[in-house]
Amino acid sequence: MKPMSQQTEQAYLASYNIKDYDVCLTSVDSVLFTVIHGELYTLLVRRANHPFLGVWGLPGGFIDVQLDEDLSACANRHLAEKTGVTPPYLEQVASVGNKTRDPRGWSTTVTYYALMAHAHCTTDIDSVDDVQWLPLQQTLNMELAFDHKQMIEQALARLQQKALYSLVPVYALPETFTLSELQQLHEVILGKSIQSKSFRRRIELADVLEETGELSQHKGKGKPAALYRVKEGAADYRFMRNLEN
Amino acid sequence: MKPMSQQTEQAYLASYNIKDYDVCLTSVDSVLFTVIHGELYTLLVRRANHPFLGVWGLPGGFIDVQLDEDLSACANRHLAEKTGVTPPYLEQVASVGNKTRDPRGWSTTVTYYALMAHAHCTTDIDSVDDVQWLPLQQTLNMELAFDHKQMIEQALARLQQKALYSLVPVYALPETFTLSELQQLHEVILGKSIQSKSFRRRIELADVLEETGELSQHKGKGKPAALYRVKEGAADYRFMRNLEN
DNA sequence: CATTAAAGAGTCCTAGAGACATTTAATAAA
DNA sequence: TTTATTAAATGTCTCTAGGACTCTTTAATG
Repeated sequence: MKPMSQQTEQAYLASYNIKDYDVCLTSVDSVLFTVIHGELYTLLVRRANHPFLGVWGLPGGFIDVQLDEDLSACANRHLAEKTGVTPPYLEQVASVGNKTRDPRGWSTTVTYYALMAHAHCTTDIDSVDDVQWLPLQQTLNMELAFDHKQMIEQALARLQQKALYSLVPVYALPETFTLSELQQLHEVILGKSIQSKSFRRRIELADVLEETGELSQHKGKGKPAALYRVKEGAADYRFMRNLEN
Repeated sequence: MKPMSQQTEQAYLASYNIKDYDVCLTSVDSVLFTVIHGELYTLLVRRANHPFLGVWGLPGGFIDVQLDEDLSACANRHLAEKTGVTPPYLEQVASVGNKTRDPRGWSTTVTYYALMAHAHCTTDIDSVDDVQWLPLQQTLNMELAFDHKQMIEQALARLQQKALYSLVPVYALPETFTLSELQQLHEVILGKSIQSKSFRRRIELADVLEETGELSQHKGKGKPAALYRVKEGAADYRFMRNLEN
């Protein structure tokens, strides 16, 4: 074989075979968040294969070089397999790759986090026993496959940042929701309370929500709340100031 | 071969061979920024191999499963090969992976950006002709290998965000520098001018720089500027408010 | 009809950025 | 020696938007 630099590109590509090289494993894993009864939940999957057979871990897996067009498509494919739907918000968090995270060898995983309304997929999940919504705090105290716990923590940290300067968390709510529900969600994500006046002020300024005109189905005392839905561009809106840390 | 779920994990791992699977290419590429005469430069490398033989691209390459401990080590290895030093700041930007970006097949690359003082490596680079510092604006108008131009744009966008709410850009300066130099650098990154009073106020509040006691070697008119160096933790400091966009 | 609870608006305070003027310390020209 | 010039560094006022707290509105409940 001639040195590469003297081959034509065509000849090089024709003779190129990835299996001549020591390559590493590459996978995509997602942390899917939702809110159920005012608490954050993540979707976990019980592993059906070695390694970590039977252990709970994140939905995800290897890239299928036939099926997957790109990384986000790979994330969505694995999520749709487990939930039956494609979540309305998906964002790449980071990639982790090293020698030791997978016993099979050098492995890289690209982590995404996704948000969706719980109602959208509840029926698909209740019928199987290897996919489960678990409260975030509980997942952080379980033993999880690989380094998936760190990945959840990383995704949560990212979501917390977003909750300070954006309305991205809104994608964890159903299509229509009240401002109080949205504020509660931010509070749960941040683990602290927020001044509701401040919260409403900045939402009004941002102009990324619109009133549906409907009122919430109030099942208690108190004034019924107005229902809102997100406008286009809510995911991209960024406040100039963070909420206080 | 028995179904995996009935094997022991040991047996599974013993029989596992990555070459039985269709895997994808995985590489790490870095956008190394520095500032020369008040302008942003990036380090480019002329490719010695197919594909894109002879075309300029980012320093980086495949993960070496023997040499590299993890992704950042891989980034640093490739950067050190080209510059002779390990840059003082390295941050992961994002990963891009799809079917089409590499003619050899499904390929994923993890992008980092790095900052360093130009002075630290200038001698190593001037002696070779396949590694070069180029003005950022020029690199954005060149044809580059793969999707490296988009990766530079992504890295720049990240650096611009950092310039709005952190002092990370300081790592592109030499060990000691003046506040005016730092402000100029932020202005070049953001492509707009900054109120120097605002800039200095927030730096004082942040408390991440310390005066060296020295004065800059003023070679013109004007009051000589005090020299500063970064304290520990400068990379992590985050202002509550962004500079105006 | 009074009570209660939640939604949501009003108001003042404050931190910190923007704008712009002023002072300081050096060099160069008169 | 004095005076202009230039860049660094500071003073100070304004303005924006979040924090804290109060007050009002609205509907369910007894």
